[in-house]
Amino acid sequence: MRIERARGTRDFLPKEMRKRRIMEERMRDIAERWGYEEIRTPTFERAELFTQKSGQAILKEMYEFRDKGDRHLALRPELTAPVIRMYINELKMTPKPTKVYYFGNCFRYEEPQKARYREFWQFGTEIIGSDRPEAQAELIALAFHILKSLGVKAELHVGHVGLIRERLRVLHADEEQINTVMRLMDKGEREAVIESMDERKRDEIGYLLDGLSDLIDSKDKDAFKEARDRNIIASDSNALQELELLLELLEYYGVDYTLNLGIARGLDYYTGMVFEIYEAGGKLGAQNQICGGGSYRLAKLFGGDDIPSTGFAFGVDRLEEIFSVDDKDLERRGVVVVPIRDKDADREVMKAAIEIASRLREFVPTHIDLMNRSLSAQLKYANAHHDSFAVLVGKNELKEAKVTLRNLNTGEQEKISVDDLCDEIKGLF
RNA sequence: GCCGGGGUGUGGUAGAGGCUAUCCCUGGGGACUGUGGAUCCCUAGACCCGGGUUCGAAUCCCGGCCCCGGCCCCA
Repeated sequence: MRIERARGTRDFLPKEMRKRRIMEERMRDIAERWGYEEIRTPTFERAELFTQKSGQAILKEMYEFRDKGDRHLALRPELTAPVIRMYINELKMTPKPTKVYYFGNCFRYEEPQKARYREFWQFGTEIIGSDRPEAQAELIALAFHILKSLGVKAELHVGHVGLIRERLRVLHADEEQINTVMRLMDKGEREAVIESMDERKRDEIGYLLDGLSDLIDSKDKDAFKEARDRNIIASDSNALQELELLLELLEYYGVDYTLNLGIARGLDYYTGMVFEIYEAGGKLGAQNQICGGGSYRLAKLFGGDDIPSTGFAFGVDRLEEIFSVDDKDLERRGVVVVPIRDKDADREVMKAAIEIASRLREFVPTHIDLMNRSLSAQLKYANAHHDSFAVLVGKNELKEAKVTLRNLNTGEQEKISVDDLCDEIKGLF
């Protein structure tokens, strides 16, 4: 009976793995050069970690289960909460800001679609210890830089949940009401937002929402001043000052943005700047969001100090859909050592072949026959494999203490010593 | 959770109630016992699963599984 792959999961064949490896290395490389350090957290955590962050609703889209000790566990649906948990447990005493990055698989029980899987990979970074505009700007610039290195056409939307939260607080809305409003605003449901508020405040919130939507539509920084004049934004708004500084810093970094104050990211824990990046080339259909992030204060929720943080996560699988590399970069050319067996000299030939392969393996992908094949069959294999060179080792070569090096692309071949062989191959790989 | 389109060897396909299921590619071996890519031969390998209708099902019906895409949500 044939066993099917579990729904929403994938097998990665060698060629695809090479592509993913190239992407991964570029992302890692840039994060390292921006001064971030890699960390790794467990694949599963206590389920509360995620319900505390995102609410009970997330249970239905998590792989959660009880272990034999009746612990309530879950495969991680994302990595921000685990990273903050780790920080509180292990990294509290590191100098601030603590800058980390991660690359890991996450699991969500959702309907698979284009570039959406039940097991998927996220690459993300967190700045723990700062949610200041300087941190926000660096983080966004880093995300952009990575996307650029992958050749992704990206569109950045920047918002700030603080603007709206501040205003709602002035209306004496409680946190839960604020969260409800944020979610509805994210969906663009103006009427529902108004209905969710006290009747007494409906006129006020309607005025506020209309003002905010003007602000969103204008996408112009000058609109802030007007909004302030109309009392859409408080005159002493921290959020506004933060946002204005962020936008200025983004210009210094050379990052283009679109103001989008409608972003609430659907998550209650974001407290300040929020951003989303979309793929602009139309290669992803409905699932075109490739990155999301913002400023948040989660640490306190998990029993730590109330430390501000800023982070983002890429959907690596979505990036892979967009990212393209030359096919030739994905081919892994190597050398094949061909023992030419002979009844009289079988063992000597194999010994020599293995020794030569061992030396070549110091610096180049090297094959050696594992199927007791004839000379021509071994060469056929080398060809099918797109290997570049064959090193023929037979009793004729052994007599002269040499090997035959055959260039599989040109068909030229020569007899040379093993030392010369190594030197020549080394120069080519 | 809801909606639409699909599932035939490794991959790509033909097939529309009736012979041993077509073709291309692929794997293994050989023609070729010291020289590959061509050609030829041999060989391996499939109707997603379960039930139903029928003398007879890859084909029609039902359910499930999986894939592709859309809504919602998100990465």
